Amino acid sequence: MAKRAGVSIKTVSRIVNNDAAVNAKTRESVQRHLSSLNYVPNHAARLMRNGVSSVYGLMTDAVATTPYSVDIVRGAQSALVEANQTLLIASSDGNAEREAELWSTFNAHRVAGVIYASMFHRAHEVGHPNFKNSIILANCFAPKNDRPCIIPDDEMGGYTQAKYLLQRGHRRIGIVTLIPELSATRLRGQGMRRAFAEAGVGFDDALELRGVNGALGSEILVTYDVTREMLSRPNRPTAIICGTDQLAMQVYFAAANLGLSIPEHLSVIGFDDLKLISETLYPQLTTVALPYFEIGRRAVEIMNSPDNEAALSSQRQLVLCPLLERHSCKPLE
Amino acid sequence: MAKRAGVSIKTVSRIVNNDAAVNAKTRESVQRHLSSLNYVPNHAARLMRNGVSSVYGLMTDAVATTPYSVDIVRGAQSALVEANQTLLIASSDGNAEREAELWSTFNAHRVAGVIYASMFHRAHEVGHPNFKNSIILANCFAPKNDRPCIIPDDEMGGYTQAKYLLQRGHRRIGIVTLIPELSATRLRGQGMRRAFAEAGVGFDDALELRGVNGALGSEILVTYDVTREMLSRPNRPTAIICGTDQLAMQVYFAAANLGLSIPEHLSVIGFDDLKLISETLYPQLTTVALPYFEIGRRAVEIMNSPDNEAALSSQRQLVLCPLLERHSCKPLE
DNA sequence: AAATTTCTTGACAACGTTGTCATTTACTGT
DNA sequence: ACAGTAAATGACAACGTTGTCAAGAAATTT
Repeated sequence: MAKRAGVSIKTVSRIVNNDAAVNAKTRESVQRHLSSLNYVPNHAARLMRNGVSSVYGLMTDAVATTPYSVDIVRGAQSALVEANQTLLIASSDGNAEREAELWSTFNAHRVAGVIYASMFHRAHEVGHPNFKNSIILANCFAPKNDRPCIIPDDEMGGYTQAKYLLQRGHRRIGIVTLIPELSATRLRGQGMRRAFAEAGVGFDDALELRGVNGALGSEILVTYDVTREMLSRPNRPTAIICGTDQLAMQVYFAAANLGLSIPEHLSVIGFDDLKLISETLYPQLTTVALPYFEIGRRAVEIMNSPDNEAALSSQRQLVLCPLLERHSCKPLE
Repeated sequence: MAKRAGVSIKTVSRIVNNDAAVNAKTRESVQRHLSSLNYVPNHAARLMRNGVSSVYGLMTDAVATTPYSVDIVRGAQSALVEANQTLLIASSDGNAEREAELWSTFNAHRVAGVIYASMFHRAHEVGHPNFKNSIILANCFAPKNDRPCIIPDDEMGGYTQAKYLLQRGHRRIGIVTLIPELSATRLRGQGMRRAFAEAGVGFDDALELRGVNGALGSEILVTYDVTREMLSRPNRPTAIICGTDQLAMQVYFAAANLGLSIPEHLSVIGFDDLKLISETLYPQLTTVALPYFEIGRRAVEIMNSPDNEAALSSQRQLVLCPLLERHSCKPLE
């Protein structure tokens, strides 16, 4: 031990912690020994002594089958770094039994709090008796509304998509949706209808189609076929709103197959801003982003806020979905 | 404490650990108390007592700017679950100073080992005096070859791409590469040339083009233009090998723009198997996968193997890149 | 019934920290 | 030079575990 430096353990402790008054000469000498021994304080011992952990747990229902939740993690990390804290992560893979185990694991580590990040926006019941208000839901919400949560403002997102096209003169607008079981699908639909109503444009149900079939978790993309059909109709839409950038990608191919070029003959707007897609499509995709990074970041900020004061005051925080304007939309002349 | 069950602390400990002989009646009684109190053993105390941690650290140079490394994490998790271990993760964001901090952090937590996962295949010097052979490199290797590492077999991957097309009769094969600074680019190029040589087909340098420009980290995609030019030549290639699925995506658009359909007029093979792209492209993309999941999994397995015996025996482990056959290639008739 | 053996249980220490309190050492003013 | 105060340091306990060793209780042997 560095106690070979000729001082007591306690003095070393003081120096490590920049504590109070320690003689300058002693401090310097000990510090030299410390770094020559590569001393790093033991977090476990500190946790035992103080009961204060600098580790947060992040539980997902599935780590990145899709790249979605990754940005939640990144956002959380970015806030964590500033506070010199760390993340313990684990995935339940959507398995309830495993999820219960994870709560125990996190408890065993006496984490300072837990972020439960869902792969998609939905209601989800979480909890463990040993965690009280130190749980924050990210991208999902508690059925009984008894936990703080941070979710994307999907209604506004749908509104943003529709309004963007309506403002640019489009009137016949096709919509290719995700499966209806998702909260996102319902909320965005509401938002779009609101935008249509505001603009005084009638909503044509015949132009709203499902781009995805099958049950949740085993969806199959049918966007190509569905869109191709829609674009072959006598009075085809001049623009298409997509439930996610993946659908937009298939719309690109359906359009290409019909000899329609984007954005000259057809405007396309996506959702999610999956960079891999939105920035690689040609032309690059105008889309509404899911603010996952921000969601992750806020989750940590709320946890770190003194006594979760903010957490309790605002049970449900909506984060706006910003529009990213690229090159796939064009005003209708 | 559960010691209210009328027994000593030690007896409780024995029961928690399924230890030796404890009277059946006592055991049952204590267990009841335990679960009614939601008792979970304190990992920090155990670590202190035994010096054995069940936590591994995973450090990345950047958590998922691209979705790449995510699968390394997933692979690691999948192996970790079986051993009831956990992952502490952190990203250096490519910042050396921050990376040094992270080593200290991991050290403070006395993690059992560290996986250093790189975003792309390259040489990287890592280390910290307090970690000896408990570091494993994933997707990168030590310049002095003094650490165990697990990397994709890029040479073989390039070979696989080329051979797949050559076997199907293609002779004029275009190649769209990543930036040459990457190990992957060089190795895959070697593999391709090996396949050409084996097949007795001459290699035409005029058909090898860079699909990406700019410095590492701030690349810009020029695949669309480059491919369009190549496909407009009098004797255009009948197939194109891509450095990554993103490039393949742009090839799709360039082809569509020229009225060439895939795979009838042009075969395309990708690399990486970015599911978001490979499964969403229309038609779906035949590609060679980067085995990130497997890499992450093996890293943990090696760490967990008794005394890292395997780790030391095989300093450098290559993992094969499997071919995923989908619908973007067609034999040349 | 006494002597053994086997089960079952508990007391204690130690892991590395840091808060509390006590002690030693160094300064201050006279 | 001396009391008196301030500065610097240390002794000790406790956090929750579990390995070691010892002791008490029950079962077995003679």
